[in-house]
Amino acid sequence: MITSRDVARLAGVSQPTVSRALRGDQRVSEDTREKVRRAAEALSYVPSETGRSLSTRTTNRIGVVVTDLTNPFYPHLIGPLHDELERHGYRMMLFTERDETAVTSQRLLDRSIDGVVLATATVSSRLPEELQRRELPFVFLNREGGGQSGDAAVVDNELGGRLVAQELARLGHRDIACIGGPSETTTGRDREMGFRLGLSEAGIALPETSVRRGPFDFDTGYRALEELLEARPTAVFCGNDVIAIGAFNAARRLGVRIPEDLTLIGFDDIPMASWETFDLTTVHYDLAALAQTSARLLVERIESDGRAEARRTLFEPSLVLRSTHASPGR
Amino acid sequence: MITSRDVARLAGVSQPTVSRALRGDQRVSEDTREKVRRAAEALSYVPSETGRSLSTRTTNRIGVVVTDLTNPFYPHLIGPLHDELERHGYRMMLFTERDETAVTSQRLLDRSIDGVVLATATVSSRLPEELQRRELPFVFLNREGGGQSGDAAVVDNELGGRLVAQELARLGHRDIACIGGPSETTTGRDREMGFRLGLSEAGIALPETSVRRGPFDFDTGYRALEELLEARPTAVFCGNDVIAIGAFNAARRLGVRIPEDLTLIGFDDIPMASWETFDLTTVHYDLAALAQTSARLLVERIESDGRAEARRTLFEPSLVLRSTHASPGR
DNA sequence: AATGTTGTGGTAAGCGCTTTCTAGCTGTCC
DNA sequence: GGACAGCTAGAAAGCGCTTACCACAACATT
Repeated sequence: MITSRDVARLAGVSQPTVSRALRGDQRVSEDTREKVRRAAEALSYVPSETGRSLSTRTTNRIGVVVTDLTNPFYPHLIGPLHDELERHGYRMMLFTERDETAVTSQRLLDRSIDGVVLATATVSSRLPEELQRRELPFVFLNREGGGQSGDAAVVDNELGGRLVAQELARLGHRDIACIGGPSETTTGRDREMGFRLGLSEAGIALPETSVRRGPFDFDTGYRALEELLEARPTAVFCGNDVIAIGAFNAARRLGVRIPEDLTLIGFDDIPMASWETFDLTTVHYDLAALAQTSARLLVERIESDGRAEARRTLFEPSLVLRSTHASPGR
Repeated sequence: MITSRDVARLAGVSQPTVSRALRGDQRVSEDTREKVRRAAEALSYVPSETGRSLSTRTTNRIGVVVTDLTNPFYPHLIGPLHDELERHGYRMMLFTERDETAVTSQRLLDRSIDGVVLATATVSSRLPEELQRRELPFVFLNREGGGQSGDAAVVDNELGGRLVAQELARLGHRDIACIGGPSETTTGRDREMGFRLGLSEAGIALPETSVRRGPFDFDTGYRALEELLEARPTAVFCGNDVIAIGAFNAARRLGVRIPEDLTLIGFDDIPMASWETFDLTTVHYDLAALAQTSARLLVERIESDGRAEARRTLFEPSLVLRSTHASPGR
């Protein structure tokens, strides 16, 4: 392995000078800098990130914690996130939280990353607390943690839920069901909360028997819909698009026509929602910008040692009316 | 920051003893080991991965190179890959190759990872070559590289393509089109190649005008289908499911009924393919096992210094007949 | 002419681990 | 009872960088 020492020898300078020259330190003359550059080039020297990290106590790596990587929702979060982090000079490490705090937190706390994006926090997770205690910068993306407050980039979930409720009321629906996300996530809670508020403002009840909850995945929607149909709702609000698409498919299987027999509304407006096959009415917000913002918040937090206030960027949702909604009763 | 030195002080032992005790070195007595463990616990000490890395010249990190993270195909590769790597004690770093060799390879070669999974190699990529030169272990996942041979976990793409051709021939199709993947990927090439071979064995021509190619994404299928329909094919083979689903949606938009007016066949059998909305006839293979195998191959390569032969694990594809195929002419 | 000043680059130390080498202490064996 | 093996754990070195500090030359300043 080629080290800066080898480059130094070839260039006829000391090892620290190599380090300085290659990082453009002003205190090396243009001459030696060029000499060093050429030597480095000749040996195709690549500085060891580990050496640098140990010395600077910084890794230029960001951990991203998610639950289920195969969920079609995450790529749209992870993609822009990765790119934005890269733009700021950080690399991305992926972690899944499935294994819960124990192992994960060890791996997050071993100083191999400079900060963490929590895209998956449950309300009860101890992770934010732990990170705070260790002074490892973190940001909530999309969801927020329990008690801990911290930087966060989130959409106004409650408003989103309320928008859906209002639209359903406007359309004349009265028998309404809901397939919510996990109640231990703020995303799940807030969307349902807003939805409930909106409904009750319109004088519509949402009995607990018309509500199902589960992970934000296809199966949740797919399974819940059949059960909910027994109560003959005319509309179902789903905690996110992936759940909605699960429900959509269940409807297809059961011969329930959408939107004639059933109005179906999602949340997130992932690209898939606008595919002709679904053309899903849903709550839109700028997902990519959300991810990018979280990256920016985190990077700024990392690079400003001054313990600044926690910042919370709230994205505004809007309803996208496509073709899975209609007025009830043929 | 708490270091092993702090733990040593508290436990009343030397710093190296802490290192030894916590890693279960046989040469520390049960007594001191326990003492150290307790001290470490009390300080909630987490060993610095960077320190360890610098000393051992190993990072327990694997780089995974993909192109487009938001492609619905990748999660099904990355998910199992992540888990299998974790099972072997490795963590995953994500890289996108978009930025081409220059930057990426620097970041891969700075010794911050122990090996690379290439899930995205194009035939012309210089990356494999570069990795080989640097003796950085790598494995091809799903695709293979150009000249370079190396460990690889791939599906028998040619056979898959051939299976589709045979089925189309059996169904009686004669006017056939193809929306292939990028011609600079082995996946794209081999699937098309097998398809062509299969067709020509059945005496069916596939004129170049009936072929479109592009990235393995939704848009490729969505856009290509309309163009191809001018030649009035009765069947279209798509380079992968994501393309097929793009084509499916274009068909929906254009009022083309599937399978009555058009047979559509994909490749990969990603979970989405079996959703009721698509119920896509496609080529199946064990995607998760493919990813897991690549992880295993890579880990074994890393951990066996003995320059073993390159190993290539070939997965067998099979045709899954669902409901997007039929015989031509109503 | 003595003192600063500036520009340049070398020396040494240190980041937090692992590992080699060595030393002390038992207990054992002839 | 002295040498030797077997345990256990400390001292020291080293992994590849960065950085504080210092040395030295060349030049400007008073």
